[in-house]
Amino acid sequence: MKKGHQVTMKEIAKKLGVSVSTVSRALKDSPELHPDTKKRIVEMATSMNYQYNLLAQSLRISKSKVLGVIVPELTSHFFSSNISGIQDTAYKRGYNIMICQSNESFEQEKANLKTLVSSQVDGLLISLSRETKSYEHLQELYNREIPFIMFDRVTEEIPVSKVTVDDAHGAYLVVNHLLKQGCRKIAYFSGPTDLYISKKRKEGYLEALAEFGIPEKDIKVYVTDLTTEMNREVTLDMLKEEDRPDAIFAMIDPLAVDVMITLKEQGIKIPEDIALAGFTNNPTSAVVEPSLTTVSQPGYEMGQIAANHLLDQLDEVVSDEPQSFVLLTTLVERNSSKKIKAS
Amino acid sequence: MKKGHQVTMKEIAKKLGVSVSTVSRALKDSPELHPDTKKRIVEMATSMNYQYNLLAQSLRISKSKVLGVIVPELTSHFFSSNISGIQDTAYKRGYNIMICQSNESFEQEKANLKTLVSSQVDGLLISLSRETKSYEHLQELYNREIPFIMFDRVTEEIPVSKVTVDDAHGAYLVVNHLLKQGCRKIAYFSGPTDLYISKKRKEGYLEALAEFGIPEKDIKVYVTDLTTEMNREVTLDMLKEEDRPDAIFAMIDPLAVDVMITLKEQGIKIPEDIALAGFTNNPTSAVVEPSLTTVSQPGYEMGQIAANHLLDQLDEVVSDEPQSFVLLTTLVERNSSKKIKAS
DNA sequence: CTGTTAGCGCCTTCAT
DNA sequence: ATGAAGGCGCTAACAG
Repeated sequence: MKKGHQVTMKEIAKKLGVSVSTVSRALKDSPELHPDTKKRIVEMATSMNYQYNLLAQSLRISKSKVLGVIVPELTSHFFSSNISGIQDTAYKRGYNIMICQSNESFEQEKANLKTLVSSQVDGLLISLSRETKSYEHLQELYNREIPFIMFDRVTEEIPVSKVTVDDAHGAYLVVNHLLKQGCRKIAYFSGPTDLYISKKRKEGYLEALAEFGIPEKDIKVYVTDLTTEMNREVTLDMLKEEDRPDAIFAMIDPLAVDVMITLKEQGIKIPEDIALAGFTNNPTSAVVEPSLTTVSQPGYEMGQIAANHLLDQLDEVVSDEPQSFVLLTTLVERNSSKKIKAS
Repeated sequence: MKKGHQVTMKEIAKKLGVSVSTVSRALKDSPELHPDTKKRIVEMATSMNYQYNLLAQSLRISKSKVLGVIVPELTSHFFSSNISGIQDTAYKRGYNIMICQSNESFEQEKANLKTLVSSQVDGLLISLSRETKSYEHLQELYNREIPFIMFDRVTEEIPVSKVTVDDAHGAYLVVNHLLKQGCRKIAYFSGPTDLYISKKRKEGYLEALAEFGIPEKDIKVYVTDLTTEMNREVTLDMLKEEDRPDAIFAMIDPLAVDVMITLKEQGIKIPEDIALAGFTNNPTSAVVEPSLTTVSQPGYEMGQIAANHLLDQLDEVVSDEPQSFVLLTTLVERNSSKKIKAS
């Protein structure tokens, strides 16, 4: 299919017997030209259905007014909220966004980066894949002075601005809540240990336990690769132990839901036998039975803040000095952790 | 923040004392040039960290290798699955995607269209906003011969290719299932009546009822604007009626979930008192209590098919003749509709 | 095999 | 107040 011909300034100029520069000036409402010519040109442009060619302008001014976004996956509610915030913000500030998903693959993340850079995006917003453990590609981006910032899945190895939630504090909040409910043997179900959020949430978990003087032997960490199969397996393994936990803090909601399904299937009562809590506050968490206690992360706001900050850097209304934005999380108490009835 | 300087072919050419065209040829592995020069150029390019400028190429060849995507919202699981399918497909075929969300606003949809066209996308994939009831903007796109296709939220007014699910049949399947469960007064909870899917799903609903010879008086349609407030209100209204339905078919899962919550809160047992079914098969549907019977739509595949078809049109491996792809939906039987126990 | 030329659509001096 | 010229980075036709 061939695209229909797009009207250019040249054609308008020819039709009107003026020069291209005059058309250009008229269309960007330059003051230094006769109101009549301006009017004629604008009218002609409208009648010819003239559409500005952003590509040509981009090449001319070496600015594309496009932001590149790389996320591990598009279908996760959290990331799509981020993107939504980024898109709305970019749109308001006159930018478009180009999106890629790494599908949690390191190789694809690198490839995505390459095509976005080739496409001359003015800046990038990146959330790392699970597989990403080396950072040369980001270092190169940094060396080439292409503005970018990271959000949610970040690394501390590269000195750029970052937007994250206070993972450690969120985890602290929820574990503290479980402790207050009377739980004393709280297991932490972690994702891959080299993940930033796995570590950070563990810190909060440990901090809360320490505050309550929980002995070392009651600190239990289970690790899963976050696939449904392994989540299930790990839960069953945990159930086999003689000294069973009385509560589980799952690193992310989907994991918590898998755990919940497995526990229910095994006849374990939640929260009576084992209390359960997650992290993220996915829409699903509110409607499972029992409803899931979790930590709410402001995904949309994260996207807004990340995009606004990057655009501020591009507009130089803010220094290039890397900043760290740590957003507040809030505890969402629901039924999966209610050990204490109306006391 | 100013972007670091990007190396151009010109610079490579100067360093090596060759012409820009030679560099261009070497970099695209043209056969008609000396292997040695080619090697020298490629090596120099690598060492200088040369990165192709897609923007310049786009301007030159009048093809951007970018697809524009407009969806009503990014955070819905169904649309993000679509986008995921589109993105993966586009990526495989060497295209990038630029995404906009209309936020269900007609005005924003038109604005999105404009900026994407300005950005010289090679084609567009569009899913209409709820507010979109006139189609001049699409007609104009069509007149200007800019290739585009529509998916999910489509209109029949414009003769372009469309990718949808068999809404009517999916609705038929689920209502037929409810009838087989013994329900005889099945209400249809519809979204705004001018929505394409509202109509199509109603067709299937009516067809199933007709097949079972359900009398006119037991055909009940309730309309909501799909906000949680109104979903709740409509449910309560329905409960007030003396001749209460024994089953509800909700047009989309989120509506079904709102209905479920309201029913449970009013002490209505599901499915014993009222059976319930939705449409979409959101991840949430599997984990609500009772689990929700629904119709599964292949969102990711829709995206793939839509993108592949559009790209086929662009590549002219397929005619411009509008085609209609209607994907199969499948009934997902779960507990919210199980009137008949193990019979 | 390689260089020259022209131009994609637009903007910005520099003239006039 | 308007036009001409040059160039953003790259490619393609035409010479040699």
